[in-house]
Amino acid sequence: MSGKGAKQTSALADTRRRALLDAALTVFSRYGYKKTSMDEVARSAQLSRQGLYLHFATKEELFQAAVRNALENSSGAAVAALTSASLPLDQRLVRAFDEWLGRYIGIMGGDASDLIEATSRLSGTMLTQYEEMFSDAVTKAIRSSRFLAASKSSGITARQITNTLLATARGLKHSSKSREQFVRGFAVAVKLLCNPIREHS
Amino acid sequence: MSGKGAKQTSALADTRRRALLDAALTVFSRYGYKKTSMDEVARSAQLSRQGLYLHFATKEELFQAAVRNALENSSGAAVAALTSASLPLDQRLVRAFDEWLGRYIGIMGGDASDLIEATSRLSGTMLTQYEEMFSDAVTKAIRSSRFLAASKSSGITARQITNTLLATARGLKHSSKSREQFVRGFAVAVKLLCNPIREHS
DNA sequence: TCTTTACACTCTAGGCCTAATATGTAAATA
DNA sequence: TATTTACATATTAGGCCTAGAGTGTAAAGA
Repeated sequence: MSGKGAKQTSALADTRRRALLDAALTVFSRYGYKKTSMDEVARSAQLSRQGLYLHFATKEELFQAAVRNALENSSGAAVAALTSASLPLDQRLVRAFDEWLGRYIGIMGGDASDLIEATSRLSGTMLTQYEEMFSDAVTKAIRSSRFLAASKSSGITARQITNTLLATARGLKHSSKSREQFVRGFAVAVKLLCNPIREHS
Repeated sequence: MSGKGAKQTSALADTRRRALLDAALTVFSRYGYKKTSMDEVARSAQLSRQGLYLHFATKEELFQAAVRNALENSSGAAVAALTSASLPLDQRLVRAFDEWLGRYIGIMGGDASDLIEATSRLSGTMLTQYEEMFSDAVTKAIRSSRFLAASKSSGITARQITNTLLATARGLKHSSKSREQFVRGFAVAVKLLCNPIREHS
């Protein structure tokens, strides 16, 4: 049983569900919550409107599931990137933040406030929870590397480094027009922060 | 002659003008451009509405002058902080970014889009020009210090460091609830970036 | 001369209504 | 069983109008 509800879900249905949620997220991101119609989402997913209602009883439920799906995808890919031990820390960090934030650059239409309002109303603390999960994973990755040792003399904690990276990534997300630009900018930031390692190794 | 127009302006009138512009900026920031009335600005500056019209012919002119005044104050204080040679680079950077961005934390009301629209419509490229000026000053300050030498082996330019600092500051501005929190967070960021100096000095 | 009071003009805010669109449900179909 | 067509309800968009507030100008006062 791969689903999470009481309803039996096949692997195929699960795949379809994810495709619907991905399509929904795209449409919601582009037009905002209110201006997005179920019909638009259905069309975008090659489906009739009522076929969509078979999967999600209400628009609110669809939105909530789409947000959860996106957060699950992002945080999953980000944590996976962070814990792939074969790569050096700086590359893992760049990939993780790209999955967490970079992938959402340039897909959002003008009405950001509507999306924010809907998210905070319908998804409650979900966003915060995933943020903390991601934040913890980054902190852990930093602690597990030799990176921290170099900064220890300055009295800077791994958590502080994480917060700085988060702030930099958020700032870059706003000023970057493309995902590639974001990655390039963040790679520079990580390189700067990782200098102590290389200098001491 | 301290003014910039053809009209003769005394030092006193200039001081008054600045007080008006400061008051205007506060009101505009809190309520946005459209929702702000000339009456509100005048009251906030202890003045009648028509007294205000003697100084600024239209609301648009007032807004433009207020934005210019704010940018002038911020960039002036920031550049002054950057070039006060007595302090180490990290402290100068923290003060400069605090003047440039930190001072505007928490003074803005909910309608940011209105302010952004008005600024880009009425102030044209003014904001970009001051941003470049500040950016250049930061880059210059970094170049003039021993900071860059430590990073030279990594192939990172002073301009890239500046961009990283700018991104971090913008991200912190969004996530910080108070100016003090912003300064603390940015101090950590600068400390991290300045580690190479201390390690090598 | 600088500031305030008084006045015409403009514009936005809100109520109301209609048309249209969107949501959610039930029956029909492959 | 999974999907589509048909339908009732709810919500929103736009037009129109009035009331009120806001802008900019001209005359009066300190």
